[in-house]
Amino acid sequence: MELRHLRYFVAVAEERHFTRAAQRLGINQPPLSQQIRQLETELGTDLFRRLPRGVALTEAGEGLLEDARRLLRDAELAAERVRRVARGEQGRIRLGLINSASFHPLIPRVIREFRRRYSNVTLSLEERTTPSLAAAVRRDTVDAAFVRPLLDGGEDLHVEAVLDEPMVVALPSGHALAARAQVSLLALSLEPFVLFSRPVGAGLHEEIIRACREAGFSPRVVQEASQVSSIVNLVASGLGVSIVPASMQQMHTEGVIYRPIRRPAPKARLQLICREADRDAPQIRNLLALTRELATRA
Amino acid sequence: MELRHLRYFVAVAEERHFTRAAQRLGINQPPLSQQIRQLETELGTDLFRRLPRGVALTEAGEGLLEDARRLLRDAELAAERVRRVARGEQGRIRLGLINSASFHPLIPRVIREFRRRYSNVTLSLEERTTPSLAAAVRRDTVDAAFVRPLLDGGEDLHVEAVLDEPMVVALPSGHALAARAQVSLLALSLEPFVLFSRPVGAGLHEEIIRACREAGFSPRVVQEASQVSSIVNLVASGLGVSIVPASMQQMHTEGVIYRPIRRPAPKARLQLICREADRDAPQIRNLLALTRELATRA
DNA sequence: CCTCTACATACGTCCAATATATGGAACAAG
DNA sequence: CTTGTTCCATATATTGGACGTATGTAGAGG
Repeated sequence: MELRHLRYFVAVAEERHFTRAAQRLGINQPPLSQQIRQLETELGTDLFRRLPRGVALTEAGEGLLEDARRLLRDAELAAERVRRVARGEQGRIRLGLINSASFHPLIPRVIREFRRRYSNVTLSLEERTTPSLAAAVRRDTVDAAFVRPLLDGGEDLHVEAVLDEPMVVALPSGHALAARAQVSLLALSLEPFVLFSRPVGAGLHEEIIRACREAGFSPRVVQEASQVSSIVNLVASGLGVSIVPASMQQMHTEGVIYRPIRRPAPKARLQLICREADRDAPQIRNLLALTRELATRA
Repeated sequence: MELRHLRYFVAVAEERHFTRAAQRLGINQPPLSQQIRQLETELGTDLFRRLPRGVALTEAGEGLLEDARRLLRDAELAAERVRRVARGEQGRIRLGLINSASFHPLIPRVIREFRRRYSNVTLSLEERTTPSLAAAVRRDTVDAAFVRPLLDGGEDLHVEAVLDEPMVVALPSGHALAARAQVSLLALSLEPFVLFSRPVGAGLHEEIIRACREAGFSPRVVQEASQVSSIVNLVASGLGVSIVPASMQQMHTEGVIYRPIRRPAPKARLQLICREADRDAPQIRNLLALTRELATRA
């Protein structure tokens, strides 16, 4: 049984006339008769009583008519649903983000605007570390993620630059350097550092180390953490200093003072990653476009 | 879109592998790829992400998988429903009967037994006159009916003899003939008669007139009625005598006495009619068989 | 780098859906 | 009763499309 049989059956049932039904279907009468016969054979019973003038439904036919109409409608609905998902009007997107991304106003703005524009798309959020998110995207547990630059190449991933903000120094509030309007990296050379571990911080960690090296020293790391918010809190407790994205100043943690870094300041790059294969998936496309739009506007 | 596409799609989605799915479907891999591509083209989106090892569902594909499974199951159920109706296990039958049929024990017995044996078949009853039932059967408002012999030929109808019972005389209880154990028709020649009108009584009316003619007189009809029960009541009220099927004695109406008619007594024939075209319809076949079975057993 | 795996593509084949032509049954009209 | 008309079935031809075979191609793994 194919949907064709049901389409033909419904036409004949509605017209109660093979020839007219065939015209309506855009085929000739004999093939229509054949297809109906075929359906009747498969179902093991006549669906029509052939009368001198047209046909009438048998009891079995009458029962099938309702079912056939419903099936055809359901098939059409299923196709329409797929098309809506394809157009990005419906569906779901699993978005990952690192903890520090939440602090830059762009990211909440992107999320809010996506929810507003594509209200029939379920947007779920997952906060994790950069390498964990990269792995999740690769294994198809997360569709896209805002992350720091990856340490590995990320060949199978599409990587889109989103933000490139300066980093600042985070100092315990009583610190001597807090008196200055600007801090040079070299001034921090003897300070104890609180930083991301290398795998967790990924490109951000590397950028800090690189900048320090360029300034002429290697930072002495006394404590590692896996979330910026933890780092800021550790700085507040006086454990050491840190270098964090400028947007972290939003956090307003008591006991922490931020100071700009004298040029060249290290940059905190934020990227949006997704599977290369999914780059053209509607939800991904929409998210990429929206992010670009809001990023350039800001 | 055809059900074939959905069947193929579900196979690939479940195997996550074209070649294995093709084996399961009993076809080769290239045509399967083709059919899936065709479906994807029609729906305007990819349903699978082609990976180095097998495939994965896209979001659109994931949505379609549920719908496709449901559609295929529904189609199978619809086919099964038709087959059940065809086997007479399910469905409906609209049975007509004339008033007098209810008084012969066979008819209620047939109805009761049909309901018991085919409990998933909805049996509806409609009590009307013989010509009205014949018309109803012809216009497909009623599927089968217990009636008296038709006046017209009934070529388009299947007519099955069910019962052939003797008729008896119905007399007002005070009537002189009530004293006799048996009444000859000729003894009624001067009596006022209460009878069916010719169209309503159909063959029954004709049989009575024929029998009287044979006995040598034409009955004087003073009142007509369209139901036997009315006739019996009219006899009870003293309006005249009548000739009714023997089973009417069941009615036990006060003021009416029944007496056998001396041979040759007129016969009340009861028939079961249905559309000739429907003769092989399962419900009709079952009803015919059951009626024959109970009629011969009695 | 080569091989293996797995899906895509190219092309030929064959079946089945369709078109054309004809038959046959049931009415209606004459 | 005959004739014409209507309408579905049957017969035969045609064609499109589903399928099979052979080959290409891209990625993963040794």
